[in-house]
Amino acid sequence: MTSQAADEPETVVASRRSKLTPEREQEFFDAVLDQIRHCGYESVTMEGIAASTRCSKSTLYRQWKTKPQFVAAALRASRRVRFAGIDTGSLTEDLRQAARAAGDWSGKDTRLLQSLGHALTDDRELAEALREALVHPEIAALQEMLERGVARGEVPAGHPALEYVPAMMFGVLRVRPVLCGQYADADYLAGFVEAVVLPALGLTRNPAE
Amino acid sequence: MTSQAADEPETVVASRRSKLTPEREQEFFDAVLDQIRHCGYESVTMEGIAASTRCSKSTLYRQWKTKPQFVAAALRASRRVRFAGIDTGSLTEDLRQAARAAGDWSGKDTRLLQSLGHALTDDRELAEALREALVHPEIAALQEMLERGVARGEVPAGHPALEYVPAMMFGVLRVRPVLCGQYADADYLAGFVEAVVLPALGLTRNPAE
DNA sequence: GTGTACCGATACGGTCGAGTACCGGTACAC
DNA sequence: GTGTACCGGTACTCGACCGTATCGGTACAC
Repeated sequence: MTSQAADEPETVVASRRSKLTPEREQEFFDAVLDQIRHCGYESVTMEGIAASTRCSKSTLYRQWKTKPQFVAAALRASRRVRFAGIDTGSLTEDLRQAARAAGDWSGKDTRLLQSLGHALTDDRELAEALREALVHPEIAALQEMLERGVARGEVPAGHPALEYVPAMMFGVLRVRPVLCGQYADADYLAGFVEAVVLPALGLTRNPAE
Repeated sequence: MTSQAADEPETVVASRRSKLTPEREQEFFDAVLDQIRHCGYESVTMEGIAASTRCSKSTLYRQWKTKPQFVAAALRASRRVRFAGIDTGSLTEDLRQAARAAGDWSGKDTRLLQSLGHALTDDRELAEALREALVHPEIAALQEMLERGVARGEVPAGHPALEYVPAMMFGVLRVRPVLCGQYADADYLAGFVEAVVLPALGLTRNPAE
């Protein structure tokens, strides 16, 4: 559980247990996530990561016990909420900006999600790390956005479409590659928000036209 | 390309090149798709398939050159349009029935799609077979359904939400496991159609209430 | 200088699975 | 009966990759 990078109480400021700097560690993480995106989880090898980062397999295994634990650590370290800062004061505009933001990283994260596909059901810890790193934070940010809109009275509380907004946003993002072989971009998502999400929430000025 | 099962002109009616009956072949296909659903594409082995169907590896390799070609053949053979027969005369009702139907096989097919995740980008032929078998037929059926609705005047032609209907139906189906760890069922999808799809298409009687 | 603790490199053991080769058995044609 | 062509079983080769062990080099503490 608390395997690495935990700030232990007896460590002095200028001394590290591992000689790997945090930046170096991040290089490993970036490398493994990149390779997963390109070749899939199963095709990624510890040897390949070591080679591409010019470290040695021993170094990797000294820090992390196994491959899934290593990948899980990489996922946790890459945790970032993509549209956390969006708060324009209008739900409509928030959703539009969220679509733009999502379109920008959809290529990277959707691919990661896709490539980890089966590993989700395979390794418990990995699945949890993935959800914690990529899924929950975004869902939570989106839900806060919606709640603010409800609080401002833009959408009635308990509106039936509310609970489906996260699912459809991420759903559309995620199936696009399967449907037409290309990742959803910002324009596509923006169009989706205009044509579906806003109308479903009753947020359009001219509902018919 | 034209590797097997092509009806060659010189074959007589009552004679088969392979002694495997079509039923036997289908057993192989069912077995491999089942195993993929349970353990993922990479974890499925030709040896495992041979064992579980009580045939021999040689038999499999006599019919199909490689593992991905075998899986692709299985996908093509399992091609079936799930909601082809839906045509109630009302788009609203068609979509409701489609949701029910989709909920019923979502467990099986979504799982298959998920488990094949990476193989999509890995093997060209496999990706094509998957799209041909599971994706395109359903999309086409859904689009015909929509076109009938447009022809009947239930939805104006060129309605902006039209093009997103397939993506959101399959998208919601597909992300549900990632979001909450369980597959979407018929009830969930039915609720989605009521709360989002119909309103977005302007098909609700009481838009506000 | 000496000890310690980590890094990088390499080599190794062990497992697993794809695909091949070979063998005996058998159904069917003639 | 004889030939042919396929089936099932098994043994095998070959490569990939996980994870371990070992060794030399080096930065740093004291």
